[in-house]
Amino acid sequence: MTTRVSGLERAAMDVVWGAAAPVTAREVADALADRGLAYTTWLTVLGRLERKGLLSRDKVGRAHTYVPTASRADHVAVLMEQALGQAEDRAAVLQHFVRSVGPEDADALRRALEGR
Amino acid sequence: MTTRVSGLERAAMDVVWGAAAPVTAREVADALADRGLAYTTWLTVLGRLERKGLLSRDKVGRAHTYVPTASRADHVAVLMEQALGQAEDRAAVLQHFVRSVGPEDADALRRALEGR
DNA sequence: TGGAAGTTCTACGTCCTGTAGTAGATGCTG
DNA sequence: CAGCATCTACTACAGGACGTAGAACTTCCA
Repeated sequence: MTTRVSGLERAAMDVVWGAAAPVTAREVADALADRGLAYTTWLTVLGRLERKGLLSRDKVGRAHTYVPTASRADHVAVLMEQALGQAEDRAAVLQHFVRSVGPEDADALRRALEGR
Repeated sequence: MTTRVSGLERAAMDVVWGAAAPVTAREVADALADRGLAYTTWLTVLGRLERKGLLSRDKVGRAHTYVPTASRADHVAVLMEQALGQAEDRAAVLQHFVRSVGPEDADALRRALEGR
């Protein structure tokens, strides 16, 4: 189940992930107003994200508020695992991966590994 | 440039990656004969993979031979980096990632990190 | 009770993917 | 050299995802 997230969808997710509290469609549309898209476009996008299981929503009065079902860090980590899962030789992939990331990422990996 | 690789395309790439020497379309079609697809279907798939830059080919007599432009390990590592690149907080993602992989992967990561 | 704001449903063009046929090029074989 | 077996190039088409949005229906609030 490799849930695909398209460009507009990612933009919307970024707004939702970036917000502290549940977000309304209006807020998403406003946050991305520079794209010049119609409000209903964002409604469609949010609806598709809900169908894909990346968002869940609650009715609050007339409107809905959207909440991500997973944190962005979680989501991206899952994407990474999915990529890794395509390989036969996982160790080789990890070798390449580690070699390609910057020193800050390498440190982050070390710290993460220390915590077992 | 997030080059997408579809299902059939991945199957073909697996054959190419799994072969020691350059592969012909015929060989790919034969290797995946269980799918019951026409030879020309694989030709199309290989052509698309070439356009996407995942394969390069050489004319050998009447036929062509295909070679991957990157190893599978490299390819998958790039996919992982691309996923990681979507995050704001890379360290958080790596934390989640490390926590989610198995002990063998963790060891592989440690070894890879030792090599600087 | 009449908006203003929100929602649902439907729509449509485009691109990607799965799948393959047809026709043209080319090399082997007798 | 003529044919046949192969191989490639070009074209096609249906279905699904995506970008984009309008029309119509619902529901609060003043």
